[in-house]
Amino acid sequence: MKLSEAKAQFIQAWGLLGAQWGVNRTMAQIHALLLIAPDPLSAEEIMEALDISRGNANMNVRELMNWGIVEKILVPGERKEFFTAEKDIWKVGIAIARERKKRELDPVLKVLLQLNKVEGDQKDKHVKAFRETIQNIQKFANQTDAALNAFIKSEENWFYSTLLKVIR
Amino acid sequence: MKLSEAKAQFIQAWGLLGAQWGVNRTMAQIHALLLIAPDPLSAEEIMEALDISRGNANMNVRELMNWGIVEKILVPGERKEFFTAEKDIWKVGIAIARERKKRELDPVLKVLLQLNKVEGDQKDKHVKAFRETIQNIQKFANQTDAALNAFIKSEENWFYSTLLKVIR
DNA sequence: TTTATATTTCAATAAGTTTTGAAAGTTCAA
DNA sequence: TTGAACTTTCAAAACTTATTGAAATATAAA
Repeated sequence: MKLSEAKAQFIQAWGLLGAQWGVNRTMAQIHALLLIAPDPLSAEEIMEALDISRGNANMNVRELMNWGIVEKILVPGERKEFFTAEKDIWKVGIAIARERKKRELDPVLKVLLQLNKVEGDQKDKHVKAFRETIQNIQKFANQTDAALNAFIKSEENWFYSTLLKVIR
Repeated sequence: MKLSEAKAQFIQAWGLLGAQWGVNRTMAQIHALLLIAPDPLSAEEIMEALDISRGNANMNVRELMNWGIVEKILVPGERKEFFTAEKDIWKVGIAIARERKKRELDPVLKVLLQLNKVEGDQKDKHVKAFRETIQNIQKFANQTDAALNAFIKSEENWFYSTLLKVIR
């Protein structure tokens, strides 16, 4: 397989995976492109490689920077801005987990906390079922949250290698 | 807060969360509705509660059954079919993890395996960067895969409680 | 059988999301 | 300052995905 073909396949696969997880396809593709680029790329190069408009490129690169997995590089003597992706996949995973937790999970946990206040005749099976479900989800979420925080805090591989030993 | 209000809020929050993770919003809402229902619900009741069409209800209930987190209940003496959701959130999490892995991660891993075959002059930095990225992702994915398989295989809380001890 | 009730399918349509591209804004060398 | 090079914004258009609802199909009691 030729490099150009392999690159295209990788970008395609990464874009599809992103889309299934609620990430804009183009954003995932730009990320893929930067992941396999040996050097930082300019907006022009990204537009060219993926055949997308300037506005689209700009918007998605910015979002990738918000996620903390792409950064802007200023090359001395160049007017243009260049972009590069974090290459350590472990760090990428941590950044994504951290962002999604903050943006998506935390708000739901906040709502669940509120919902404990539901007025309740404990004899009513509807009230009982509701409370139980909310409390179960909260318990599960808090456990997952603790694991995720540990995962994030580690920032190192020790956690993972220890985990692998434990689960065997 | 009244029960009806709390229910509505929960269904809304669960639907939003689902949507952000690439799950059809209605599917997540039906799941939420069934989670807090003390007894199985009929298609009619689901349509009524969420104000959706028969076709929509049917399609999304079926998908929830495919995911293994909702099941059909036949009540003796009733023509109608009723539906109920798995209430143990731990089991729900396992079912979702298993399905997503199978449907989304595994195909990408297969592609990555292919991409190792890229023709390569190791001195070319483009080839080198590509290979390294692919191999890093594969390594990360395989580790995550192992952890997920352990998680799935456990079907019990021992894994989680052990994990919590390890990371402290 | 026949009839009444329930479920499934799917083409048309609605709703939601992403992308474009041109205009406005910014920056910097001359 | 000015103007060229570059970046950002955003309304309109293209595209994608979800939903409806009526027709087709299935099922069970009479």
